[in-house]
Formats: sequence, structure tokens, C-alpha cells
Amino acid sequence: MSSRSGADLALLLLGSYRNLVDEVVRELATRGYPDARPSHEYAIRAIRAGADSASDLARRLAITKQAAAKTIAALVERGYVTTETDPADIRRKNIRITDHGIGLITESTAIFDEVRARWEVRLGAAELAELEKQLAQFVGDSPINLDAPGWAAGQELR
Amino acid sequence: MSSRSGADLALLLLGSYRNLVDEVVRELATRGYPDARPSHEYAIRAIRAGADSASDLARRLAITKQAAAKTIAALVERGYVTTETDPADIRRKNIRITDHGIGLITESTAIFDEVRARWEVRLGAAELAELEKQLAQFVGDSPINLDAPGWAAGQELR
DNA sequence: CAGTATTGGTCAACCTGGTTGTCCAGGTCA
DNA sequence: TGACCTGGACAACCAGGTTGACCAATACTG
Repeated sequence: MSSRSGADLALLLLGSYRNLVDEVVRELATRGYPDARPSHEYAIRAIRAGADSASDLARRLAITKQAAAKTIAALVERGYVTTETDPADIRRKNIRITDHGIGLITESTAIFDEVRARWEVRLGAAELAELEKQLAQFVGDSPINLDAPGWAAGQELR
Repeated sequence: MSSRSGADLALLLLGSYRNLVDEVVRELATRGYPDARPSHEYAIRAIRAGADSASDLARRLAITKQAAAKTIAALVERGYVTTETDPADIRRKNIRITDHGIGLITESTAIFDEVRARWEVRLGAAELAELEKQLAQFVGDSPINLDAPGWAAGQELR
């Protein structure tokens, strides 16, 4: 007999996520990044982690390369990255993060951590750490790689 | 000093949610509901909870009435609900859940609970309950009503 | 009761973040 | 040289929303 239903659990997880992320996006807007979206942050992080081409980014984020190309286009448009064709391989277009892009993830990281710190205060450090450990278990048996958070900003599943 | 970053925490939450929901959708497909999507389930639950018109559903799910109308159209198309104009108010179109719709949420609820039960086995009942209590805190201070899970299947935030 | 305000629904256009499918030019390797 | 990857791009589409404009029916008010 569960005190809560499984469906509620799903809503709790999603609700917590959205609370956290919405807060970050909101705060980011007030700090000079009004057009930054979560998917941008994840993409820039992936690029920084080594995804220096569209195909590369697609693999990291576990999305199609077309989707990756669109994301990159959005990032370029907002000035977070630039692209230039690879001299060694004409097909390739190397992605480089601009200072503005660096600024974005720097701020974003800070805000994420601030919100987490607030949660830590409310829950207690040990409790939050425990919670994260438990969540990691649920994610851990997933076929999806957490290092590759692309599935993050996705559709619901098709 | 955090053992984990705030950004990771976000990913853990989202990852757990998607693991849970993907599992439910997948299993639902094998049990005769191959076209059921999470948003459908949430919508039918809201309807069952009393949202008997499009505007009503919109309020419950905290989406626009146009979006609610689209969702209802999808539900009708799939045979989960039917609509008929209210005899007492010609404008209104009352929604009624079909047997097929009842079947969907019955199965869905069962599957959600099954997955939750598996998590419970892995974590321990007390631990999972604690986790849910903690998540409820994060969601609790939200302006959004958890009884109204519509914000659930949404865009990232605009 | 008339007149105004609210409410339920619909159409149309658009957005985001993805998806297929098709295609080609440029590199890789037998 | 020829057969094959691989990076990228174009086009069309989808889900699940959004705005905005609008109309008809009901409700409220003087």
C-alpha cells in the first residue's frame, strides 16, 4: 500500500525539475541573458565538453544532426557560439563558444548552484545528497548517458 | 562545497521523470494503448476529476483553452472521450470519458504504481516516502497547483 | 426588460524542439 | 579508381503549446 501513487511521483519529479529550471531561466534573464533557454545551456555545455561539430553535438545530445544544426543556428543567432569551416576538413564546421557563451554557462552554473544551495538549506546537506544518490539510481539504469543531457529538452517520447 | 552541481540535480530530476514516464508509455503500448501519450493521461485524469468542458480543462491544466481543445480533439480521435453539447448551455460541450478512456487510466495507474513499487524495492519504502516528501517541498512552494498537473507536459518556459 | 459584460468555443498563424527522408560534396580506404 | 562512410543542408512534418481575433450564448445589472 503506497502512501502516494506512482503518477504523483512522476508529477513530483517533473514539478521539481521545472521549479528549478524555471528559476534559473528567470534569474538568467535578469542577469543579461533574457533569451537563454535550457536547451541552449545544455548544448553549450556539451560543446564545451568537446562537441565541436554539429554531428558531434548530435551524438552527445542523442538527437538527430538536423536538430543539432538547428540548435547551433539558434546559438549563433544569439551570439553564444560561432562556426567556421574546418581548414583540415572542408565539410566540418567547427563550433567555438564566444565570450558571451562562456558568460552564459558561468552565470547559469552559478544560479543552478544557488538554487541547489537553497534547497540544501531547507533539506539539510546530508538529506539532499541522499536524494541525489537515490535519483542517480533511477537514472543510472537508463540506457541514456547522463553525461549527454540532450534527451533532456526533448519531446515526451514517440 | 557541493558534491554535485545544481545543473546535475536538474538533470537527475528530469532523467528520473523521463525514465518513469517512458517506462509507463512503453508498457502501455504493449497493453493495448499504443497511441497514448503522457499528456493524454494527465488530461483524462483532469477530466475525471471534474473538468467536463474545454475551458474547464484549460483552467485545470493551466493551459490555454485552445490547447485544451486540441488535446480534447486528440482524445476524441483516439476514442478516449466523447463530447456532446450541453442541453442546458448550448455553448458548452460536455466531455465524457469512454470505457476505452477508463481503461487507459486504469492501466496507466497500475503501471505507474508498478514502477513505483520497483523503485520502492530498490530504495526501501521509508526512503522513497522520504524522497517524495522532499520533492513535495520543492513543488509545494510553487505557484502552480499540483492537483492540476497540466504544466506537466509543457514547453520549457517562455 | 434592455444593454452590457462575461464565458465557451473556434479559426488561423506562429513557436520550439524535435522527427523522417533525401541528397550531395568531401574524405577514407580497399 | 571505385566503394563507402560522414558532415551538412533542404524540405516537410509532428506534438504541444502560444497569441490574437472573433462569434454566439449566457449572466449580470440598472
